[in-house]
Amino acid sequence: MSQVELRHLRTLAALRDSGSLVEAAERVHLTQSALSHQMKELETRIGCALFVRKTRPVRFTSAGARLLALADQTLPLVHTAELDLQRLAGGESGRLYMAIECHSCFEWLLPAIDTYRNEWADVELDIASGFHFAPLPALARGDLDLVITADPVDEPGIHYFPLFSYEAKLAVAKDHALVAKQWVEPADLVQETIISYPVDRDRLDLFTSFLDPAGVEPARVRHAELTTMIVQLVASGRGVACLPNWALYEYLQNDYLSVRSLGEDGVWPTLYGAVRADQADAPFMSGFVDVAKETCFKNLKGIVTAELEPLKFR
Amino acid sequence: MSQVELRHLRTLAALRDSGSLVEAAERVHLTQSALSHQMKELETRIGCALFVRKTRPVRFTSAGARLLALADQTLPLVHTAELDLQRLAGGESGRLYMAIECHSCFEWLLPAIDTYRNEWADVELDIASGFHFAPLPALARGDLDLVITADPVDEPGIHYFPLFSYEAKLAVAKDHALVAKQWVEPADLVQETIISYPVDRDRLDLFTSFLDPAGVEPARVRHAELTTMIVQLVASGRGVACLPNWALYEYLQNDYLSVRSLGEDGVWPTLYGAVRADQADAPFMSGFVDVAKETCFKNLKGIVTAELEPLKFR
DNA sequence: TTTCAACATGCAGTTTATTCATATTCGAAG
DNA sequence: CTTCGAATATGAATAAACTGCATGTTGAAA
Repeated sequence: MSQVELRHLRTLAALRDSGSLVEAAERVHLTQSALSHQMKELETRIGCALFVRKTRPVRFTSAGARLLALADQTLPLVHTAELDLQRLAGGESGRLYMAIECHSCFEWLLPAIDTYRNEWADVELDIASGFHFAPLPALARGDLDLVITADPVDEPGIHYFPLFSYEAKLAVAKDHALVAKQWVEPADLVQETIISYPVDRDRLDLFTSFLDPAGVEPARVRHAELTTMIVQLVASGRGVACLPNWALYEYLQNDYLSVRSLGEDGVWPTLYGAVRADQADAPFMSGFVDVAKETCFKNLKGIVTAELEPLKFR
Repeated sequence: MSQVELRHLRTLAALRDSGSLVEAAERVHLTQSALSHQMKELETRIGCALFVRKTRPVRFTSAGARLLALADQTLPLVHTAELDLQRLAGGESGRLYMAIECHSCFEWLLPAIDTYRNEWADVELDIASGFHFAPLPALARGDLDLVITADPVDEPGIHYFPLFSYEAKLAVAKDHALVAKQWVEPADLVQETIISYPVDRDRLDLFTSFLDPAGVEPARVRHAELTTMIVQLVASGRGVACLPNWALYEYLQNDYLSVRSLGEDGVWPTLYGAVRADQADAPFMSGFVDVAKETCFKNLKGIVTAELEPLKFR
């Protein structure tokens, strides 16, 4: 049924270009004998002659001409596909579907993507903006290729690139009572309304790294989607919020609100880029991590810290 | 270098359609093991994974998706090409480049081609109208596929289909002296001007079958391209011409000129369709011969004779 | 007729594809 | 945590194919 192979098409094309089996054999790096066998076998398979050998150059029959037309259609397609595969295999290209667990990350992610696109034009980029699914399983499954997260989970097959550390600070209104204190303690928040992104509380540093360990439960938790909205609520005294120091930088410059560290030493989460282990070494992937780090240090100079250890699980 | 084969593309397509190697194996009529080996080998060849097996359905990597795109581009092309080849091999289709040695043949050839086209739409038809080359070598070489000729030449690899016999008659003006005779003898033309198509005289029946055997040379030979032009010249008394009886039929009906036989028995050439021996049995070829004969007997009823022996050389 | 180049062919060695039998892996269910 | 089943991987054996070599055949030109 299926009988024609790419090898046959290549031979026929070479035969047309050269005019004789002998020369065509050189082009495809085979012997004249091989091509003779090959063509004869194909002719018996399809049941008719492909070309007349007694002429110089050889003359193609209708069937031969039809196959040459096929060759002209398909061989270039196959060739470019193979070139694409080389780039794909060499890691110069690939798919980079990413998701971020941290809302405020858009601030540095979008400029980072911009510069990355210039260097890696062939990479198919996309951001999954929905927060409605668990990113890490999706990463392992292959729906995603990169997840920006502050909560590395020890899962085989997942590799974490540390990006930077920042301080998660408590934002309060300028006239808030806590402004009087050097730093905030868990107990200070018992009477407070916490304003946060609308995500599970075990993905919020304020709870996982500060309140929960101390067994403290705040009076109330309110949600807001956008960072500016949260900041507005905080500034107007409707509650307090825990946000990355870099996300608050601009508002502090404008003297819009005040911030305090969580505890004496502060809470310092680290952001990681999580990728599948088999893609960790792909240049287009590590290339993105490099661009991301660089962009952050340029934009958030002095606010985030770069001295990071590669993540190791026990 | 060249690594991807059609078989790989077929497997990948089946894999996408089915979702698992087991099911894909059924579709391509191989075992699961075979596909496993096949895919693994391709993956090592191109240097990267093609799909993730741990999911259901399987998930394709960028490289796999790229090859699927290639499959979607090429496999349909290959399939239709193979269908075309089947028709070509079955003789239901083919190329039919023809040439005619006899000018007046257009009269019945064009209607014949018309009806043929309806029955054999896929056949690539063309008429080489130039008389500037020798048709029979071109036929043997493959430049042509069918030559209408009255002079069969014993050449190996060429097959002749007899079409019909007709009488080559001498056309003269109505007031010409020869009208008085029952038939014309070679000597009658010594003083005459012969009007003929502008071709070699050994391809003109008047010379080869009538004058040359008798050693008679006419006073003058004039050329004209078109049959109507020749008829006009003859009618106005500028000379005489030898033409097929069917080509003169219309003019005789209108009493435009007179005709006489060449010799007592007349000259009766036979028209043949010459084809390459390997195509003689192809249905699309013998189909054309049938249509041609049929058309002639319908259009030239009673003027040409159909009782023909298949041509045999000694 | 000879000669040369191109093509065909028989055979042998090698590679490749496929299958069978079996092992491993993964996920789900107990 | 173990078991079970489905899917995939693997190893070895076999069959098929592709290819190259040596040689035969053919056609066209000298």
